[in-house]
Amino acid sequence: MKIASWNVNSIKARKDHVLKWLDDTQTDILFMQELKGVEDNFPKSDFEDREYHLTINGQKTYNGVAIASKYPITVISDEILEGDEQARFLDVEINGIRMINVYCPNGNPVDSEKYPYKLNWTKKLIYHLNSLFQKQIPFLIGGDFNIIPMDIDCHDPQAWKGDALFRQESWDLWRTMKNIGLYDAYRMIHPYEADCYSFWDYQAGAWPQNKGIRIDHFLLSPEIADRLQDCHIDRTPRGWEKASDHTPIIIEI
DNA sequence: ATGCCTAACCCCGTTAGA
Repeated sequence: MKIASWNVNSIKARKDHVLKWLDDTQTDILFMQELKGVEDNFPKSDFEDREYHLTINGQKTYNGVAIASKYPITVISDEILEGDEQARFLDVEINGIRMINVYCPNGNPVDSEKYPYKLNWTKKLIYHLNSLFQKQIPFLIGGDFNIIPMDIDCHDPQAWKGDALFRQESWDLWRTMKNIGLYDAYRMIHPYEADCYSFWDYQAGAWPQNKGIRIDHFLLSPEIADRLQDCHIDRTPRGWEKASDHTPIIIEI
């Protein structure tokens, strides 16, 4: 089973890319982030024509997450912060596995209210993951975490120092999340590889110079980690005309 | 130097992204 996560940066603008990529790769389940639109504007019929089930948590203009799945989806929840106005979370069950799709807050600028929102949001997420772990529920979580875990996940650690994605509190959150007992799928397969990124800025020739960061991740509970066969980042769609600034990460279990 | 790009919304310049 191939499961992928892709911050599409507007499903309206990226519809053709997403459908072509699904056709090319025969991905079974796709987590999408940054739909930038409400459910009514999601191109449902294009996915349904390809026999995908859909669960959409949309919002006007900003955020928005969705799951397309070849298998039926049972929705458990669509919010992690009670009363959150931002559509960033989906907790579902597919094929007997709990699957969580997240678009974690960016948090910049760090002297604005956006930064405490990021920390609080991600802490709530950690409580939830910890609760699933304690109940021994096999699960995986994928998405745009907006955290650069280590220096090797960043083209220029010095340039990113202090950014909301690359500072002590964010590293603490990442470490706490992993210390629940979860496994970074990418690092299970590629433990030491550097220069492997999932995001490249549109500006300043970041993509052609491979000046990227790794911020899109899958974390696996031990039961799912045992079943991991592969994890890779597919850079192909980042090179397409009018690309998203993110590219998909894929796990096979 | 929060900048050199992209997308949404519509006050077609401002906000947000990372």
